[in-house]
Amino acid sequence: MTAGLLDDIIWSMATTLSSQPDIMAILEDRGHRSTGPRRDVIRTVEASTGSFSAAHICEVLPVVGRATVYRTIKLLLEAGVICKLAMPNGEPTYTLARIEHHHHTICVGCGTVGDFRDATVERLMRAIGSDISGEIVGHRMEFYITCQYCLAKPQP
Amino acid sequence: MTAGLLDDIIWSMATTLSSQPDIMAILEDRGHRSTGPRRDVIRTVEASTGSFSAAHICEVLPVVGRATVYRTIKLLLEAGVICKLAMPNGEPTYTLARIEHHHHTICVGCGTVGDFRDATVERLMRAIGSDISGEIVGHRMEFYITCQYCLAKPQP
DNA sequence: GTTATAATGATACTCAATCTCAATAAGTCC
DNA sequence: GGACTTATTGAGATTGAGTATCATTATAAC
Repeated sequence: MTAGLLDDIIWSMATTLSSQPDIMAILEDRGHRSTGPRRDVIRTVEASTGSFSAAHICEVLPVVGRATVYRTIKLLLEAGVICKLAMPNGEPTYTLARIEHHHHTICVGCGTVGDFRDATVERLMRAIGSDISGEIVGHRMEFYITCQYCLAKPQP
Repeated sequence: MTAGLLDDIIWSMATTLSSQPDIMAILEDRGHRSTGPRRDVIRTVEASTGSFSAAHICEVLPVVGRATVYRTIKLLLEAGVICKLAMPNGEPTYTLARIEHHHHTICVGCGTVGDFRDATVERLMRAIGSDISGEIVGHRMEFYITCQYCLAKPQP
């Protein structure tokens, strides 16, 4: 329990920039090589609308080995390029981190993930912090929604 | 993705009462039988300070089969007696749901889980809800902290 | 081109969680 | 209390995600 927990917490805080950064360049800046399989995985991640899972990438890229897919995802997490989401069913799911620190809306109908950032939230987080005994090192907040598209769909 | 996601979301909302309810009675009200192994698991859950995992219960109760432990945990989740936590490392962890709807503080040092409930949080959640396109069906918020006890400990 | 080494991927492996199914125990009816 | 119905149990098999190993290959620097 104790070991590694604090390290793992990076997933709750993205550190990347907005717009369309060259993800491979970010990894190269961190000392990693630009290889074919790695570029394939990154391209697939960029092409994914909303969220994606390791299994999904393996499915789309059967040529790339599972181990490489998992290794690349780990690199992207460490670089803050992607965020790990806490899905209700516990399935490890990721999304591109387009803004520095943010929270997520997860549609329970179609699984689409949205980002949002709200100054009120951050103020509140600080306010609550003073009520909690101990030192806050991170937080996580997610909204489970039914998106407009799913609301419009005829009910089965 | 679509199927079952909404059902699973129950883990983010506890439905039980405060004080010390008879957990076995809750399960019996839901049509389940009061069996020895089930009572053993419940007693262990009640005795756990903070959080617990399925593996921990199996360890404490080697007499009870793994399958039964997992089945009982599922029943307790469905009954809203326990909450599933989103731990940074993804390890499925549970805690007793002592208050109806609440949020958690998770110590990254010792893993102790605390509950808190704050009217400001709930107001804010509603306020943010009006900014989000789509219908909110649930939310989840967790604070990762270093608790007072861990702060006081000498650094290794 | 040569070289040092990071990266790959097939395979084996680990571990949590689920499924199967014969044996057992709970609760009910008499 | 005894018989009966059915939920529950648990040993073991199975699945599936994720990791470790290691010989081979590709990358980047020189």
